[in-house]
Amino acid sequence: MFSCFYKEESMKQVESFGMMMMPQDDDGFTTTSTTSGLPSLVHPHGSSLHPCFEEVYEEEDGTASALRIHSQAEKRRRERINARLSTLRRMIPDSNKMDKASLLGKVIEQVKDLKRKAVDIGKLQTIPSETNEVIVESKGDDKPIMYIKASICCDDRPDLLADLIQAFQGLRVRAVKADMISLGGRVRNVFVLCKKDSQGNVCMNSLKDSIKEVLARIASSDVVSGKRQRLMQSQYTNISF
Amino acid sequence: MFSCFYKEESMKQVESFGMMMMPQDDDGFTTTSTTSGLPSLVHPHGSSLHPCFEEVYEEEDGTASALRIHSQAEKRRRERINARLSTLRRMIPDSNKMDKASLLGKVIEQVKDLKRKAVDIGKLQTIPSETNEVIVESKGDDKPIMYIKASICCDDRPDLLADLIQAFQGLRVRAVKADMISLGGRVRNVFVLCKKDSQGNVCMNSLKDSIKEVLARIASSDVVSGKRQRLMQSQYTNISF
DNA sequence: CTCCACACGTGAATC
DNA sequence: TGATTCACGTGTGGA
Repeated sequence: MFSCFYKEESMKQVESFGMMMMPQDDDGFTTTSTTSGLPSLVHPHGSSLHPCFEEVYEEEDGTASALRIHSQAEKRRRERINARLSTLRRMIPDSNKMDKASLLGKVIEQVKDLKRKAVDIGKLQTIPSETNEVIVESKGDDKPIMYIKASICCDDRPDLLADLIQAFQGLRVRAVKADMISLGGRVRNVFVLCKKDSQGNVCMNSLKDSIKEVLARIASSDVVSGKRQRLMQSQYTNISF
Repeated sequence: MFSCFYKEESMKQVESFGMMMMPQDDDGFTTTSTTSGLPSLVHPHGSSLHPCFEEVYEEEDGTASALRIHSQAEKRRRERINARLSTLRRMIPDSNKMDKASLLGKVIEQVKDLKRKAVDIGKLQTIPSETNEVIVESKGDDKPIMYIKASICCDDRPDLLADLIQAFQGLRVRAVKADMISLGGRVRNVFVLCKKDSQGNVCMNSLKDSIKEVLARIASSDVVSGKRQRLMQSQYTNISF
């Protein structure tokens, strides 16, 4: 049945060395091998040793030594995997009483869910980034009604929206849709603009360029700069818009 | 060394049954046991059978049968776990050549990352939910300047912001900060309001109740309802605010 | 008793 | 070659 026994106690320090080599996400709890820390197969009767142990204990031949090292290494590998499994189990709610396969199934679900949420949000370009960005693109260039998608990402400030509104008025465009999110002092505003008066026959590209230029100036404008006009403030920043 | 051999071919249908019982995220690729589909230990010399097979093949005693069933079950368990592992490997970039422990490490990293992003966003209550919500809470009740945090989550519509602005004006509060995000036709707006004129000595709680009432009406107001006033439209919805 | 999930030691393969 | 990874069959303890 068993081809080899070896003295388990002689490798304790090797075991702990193996634990110390594990990456940072380890934890002492490595699925606690069955009942005691030692395999019950090897030590079925307390501390008494199997008859064939004496020979191995005194001096083991090459084959026995190789097998011993091999089974040690395999034990370390199992512990490495089970430690990760335990870490995952701690991250998944209500997974304490699950078997390994079910746990991994939950992990798959979780990752899929979170990934889907992340792309849903990322698709809308809604998270403010750390760098200032101005993106202007138009849709339906050949249609009678033309829309321009203008996105600005910059530091948040109280009168940013007032500046934007003033800019749009000056450019004679109106926002038919506005998505905004501020996060950690940064803000990203995405507007869908269309021309205010249909009679004007301004070139689309030059209008886009104008928008881009004005938005870029707003994005990089400094709060301490006293140059900005505050004409709109009395009317709009009463309500901070 | 080995305690039992059994005829591998006799369990093929049980194998495929085990595969069919797996959940929906399975795939034919179950880590492709080493080289061939059969363990090379059992079939070391092509199709020749181990000498002890004949007895088992004719009729197996209870112990041999139990062992056979047990090892089959264990094989199914391994396949179940490995199938999930393969699914995870497909979800993690550049994990084709990783061993199981490293793969699980990457999964842990991935889940941590995605979770952190999710709470970063969720902390700001920025994702619109599917149910209408109006939350009104005040901070610093004992300070001279009082702020009210008002949150509204409802279906998006073009003149929602105009309605909100009108409501704030009617309540004589102004928004000192506004976070907004629209996602899939739903919108969540979070405002920090403060009282417009410092001379008014309105009771804070009644003001909060008023805000809550007005916001709730706006959140539940129907677009087809002709009751809403459009007084602000000419002034503000020129720019769609 | 059976069933199930786990840890174990081992043979083989890969590097 | 030694080190490491994997699948396998088995022993065992808990429902």
